[in-house]
Amino acid sequence: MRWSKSCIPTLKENPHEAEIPSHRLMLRAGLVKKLTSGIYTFLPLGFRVLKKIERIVREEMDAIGCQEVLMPILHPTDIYEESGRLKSFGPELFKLADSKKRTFALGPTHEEVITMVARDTMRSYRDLPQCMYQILIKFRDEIRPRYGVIRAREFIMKDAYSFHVDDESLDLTYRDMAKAYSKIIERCGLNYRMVEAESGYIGGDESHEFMVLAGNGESEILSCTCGYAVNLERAAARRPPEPEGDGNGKQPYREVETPGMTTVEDVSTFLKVEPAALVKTLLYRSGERDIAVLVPGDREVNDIKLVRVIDDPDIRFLEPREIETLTGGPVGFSGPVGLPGGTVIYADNLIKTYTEMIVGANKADHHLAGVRAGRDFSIDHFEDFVWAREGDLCPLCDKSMTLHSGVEVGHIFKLGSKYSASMNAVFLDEKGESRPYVMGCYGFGVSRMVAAAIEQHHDGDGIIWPETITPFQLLILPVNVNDRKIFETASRFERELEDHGLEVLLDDRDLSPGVKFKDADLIGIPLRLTIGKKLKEGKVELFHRGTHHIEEVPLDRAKATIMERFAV
RNA sequence: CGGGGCGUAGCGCAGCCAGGUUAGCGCGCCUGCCUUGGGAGCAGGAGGUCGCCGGUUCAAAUCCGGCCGCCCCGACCA
Repeated sequence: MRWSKSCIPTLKENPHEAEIPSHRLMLRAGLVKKLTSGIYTFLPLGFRVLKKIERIVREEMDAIGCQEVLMPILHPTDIYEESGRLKSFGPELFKLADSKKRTFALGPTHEEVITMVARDTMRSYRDLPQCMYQILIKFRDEIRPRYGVIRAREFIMKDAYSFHVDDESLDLTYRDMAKAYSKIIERCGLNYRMVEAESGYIGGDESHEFMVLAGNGESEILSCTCGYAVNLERAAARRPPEPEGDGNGKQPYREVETPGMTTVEDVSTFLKVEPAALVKTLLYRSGERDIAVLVPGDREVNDIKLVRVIDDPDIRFLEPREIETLTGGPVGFSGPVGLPGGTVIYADNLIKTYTEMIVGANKADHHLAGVRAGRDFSIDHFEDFVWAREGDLCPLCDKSMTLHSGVEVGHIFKLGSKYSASMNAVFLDEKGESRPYVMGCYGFGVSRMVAAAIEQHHDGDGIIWPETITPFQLLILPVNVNDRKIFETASRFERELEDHGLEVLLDDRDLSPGVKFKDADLIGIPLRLTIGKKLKEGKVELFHRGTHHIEEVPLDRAKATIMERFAV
């Protein structure tokens, strides 16, 4: 392929709209072009990468016996009513109407569609298990499109669905799928973690995400050297037991004046103690119940955990007025001591390590020090409520975990019977009894993967493609196309290497060398054959984009050297 | 949806506060010459509904009102 004939619109300057490296580089290297917010065209170079990733995905799906299908993009909204997801998707569902005013959605994912297929075609346990996948454009009216194709409103996803007679069968496919995902990402040359995850609106019992590690990922994960990793959203906050307070329990708690000090920071500074010595009392209302949640002063409540523990998606903070009514004191001075009966007191597991704590006095400008749970008030339930952080302990091996940022490229779910039950998708088992399928679903962000790869593999000059997904394997750069000898040599390499099946891009543009070198670095083809002044000495150069290493190679050895590199 | 910012040539921006001929600059683009190992030089040139609609005014990129779009920060996710 010749550069002069290709549409590779490189940009010298950084586009205003791009924040993170992958987005910037995708625009600058001419991989994509934005149509409107969150909607992109993949230009030739970007599309080549996309196709390579798709191919790897297909190969790994096929390898585990998953069958490729193609489902509709346009979905009647009725099917979301049937599954009960019309509400949970909410505004993220792109909706439209046909000329008869029937409403449709642009498919955000295909659980409903595939379940409808299954329930009509897989009637017997003998038909199961089945696993199907597709690679298709998905639509989600993202609240906030961001980071180019990483969070787009229209994106390419591989989604797979499996149907089983029981959990054991699902487990097998789930495990196969996890392995396939690992292979896909490894084959794409990326460093990643498989992490325990929240299942979000897809729902289900168990799920794992595949995170490509990158400085600017939009997800945070905690990982341990033992191999365990978990999404920060879900990570349990665990610390080594370091009891707070040193009293012997004989001293009653005492009231201390804390004039105007409503924050943990104020109080800890004023009393000259660590924030962790304080315990925050957060007051919520769930249905008819008042709930107090006690957490260490240096921690924040994780709402996802809160909703799960209390089992109420509508749980809310008490209003300041309600706090005064309940506790008798103003906001900022709440504590667990002396709360009215009927208030359920929950505490984070970390509170178990406290022998003494400083808490609000439920009275303006006062706190209580030396308070002991059990003696001065009682805790009804201990649960995991707070955000974990770096240094918290691994639940498997107790070592401290480290924080990474990552791009979520895959997410696999054990759905159980969530969809099959609500959509009456059943099969007959050996005993002739009707049972809903046990299902799994498995998403992989193909277009996002392009960005994830760049996010992980770039430097100040541009992209550095992993060899398996690079748009071209070799860039031939004749320094001066007007020098007949140089250009003929370049053309000969192009012809001969292409004949050997190599994907070659020849920069035949009549531009100053500097421009071509800069563009070459930018688009990031891992190997560059430079043909220039050394040709007089019978030499050409192989430039390795990743290492900046330059190899001088005699002309007659060059082809063999290049071919060796791509030998299987 | 809440908060902040921005819309002027393909890209990056100035001009707007203090209204006044033909709306500028850099990059890119086209033609010619020249140059050819890290974003060269000279000369000439093309390219604009100044986001849209309305208002004020003798006169609007500039002032006022409305709308639209885009970006960033927060609540959601492959």
